[in-house]
Amino acid sequence: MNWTDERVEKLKKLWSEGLSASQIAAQLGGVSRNAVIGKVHRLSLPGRAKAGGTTTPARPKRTTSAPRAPNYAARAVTRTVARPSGATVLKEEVAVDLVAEQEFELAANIVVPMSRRLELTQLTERTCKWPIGDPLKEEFHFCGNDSPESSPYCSYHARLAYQPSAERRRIR
DNA sequence: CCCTGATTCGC
DNA sequence: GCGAATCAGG
Repeated sequence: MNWTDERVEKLKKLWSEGLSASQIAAQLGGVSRNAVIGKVHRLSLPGRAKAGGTTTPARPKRTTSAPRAPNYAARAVTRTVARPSGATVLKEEVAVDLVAEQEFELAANIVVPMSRRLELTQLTERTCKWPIGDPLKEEFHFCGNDSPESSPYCSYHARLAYQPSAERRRIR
């Protein structure tokens, strides 16, 4: 892809609007963020204030954040006694399951994660792609929280998306 | 590790 | 002129 007048104009526009090089590259298509940055330099466009890593272009402050659930799991540590025998192995496994259940229920009942309010162009392989709001409206965005193992959703929205079975009833 | 922009340098 | 590789910072 080469730099047609159109593409250069779009680059100038988006850059002046404060979009990051990678965002611009994504929107132009066919070029890397390096290409965008290189072009910006060649055009002698004004760089981003403050050298090195700057950025964080206009953060809308942070909206109300949900209170964090206490981390009970951290306290429910090992309390195993002497265990040169094989029976204790079984006990440990049970304990782990209980902890897992606690975490699960805490998450299921309380946690409503705040979204990072990402735009489409900001999504990557490991950001939650759960849409929020009306796509036709301006405030539409994506969750954007970390999604484990390249899942399309964060752990919270993955549960909403792939409702297993028993949980279904409780939510309804 | 994710991201950002800046710079270099072979093409 | 172009942009991948590299550097440097958050």
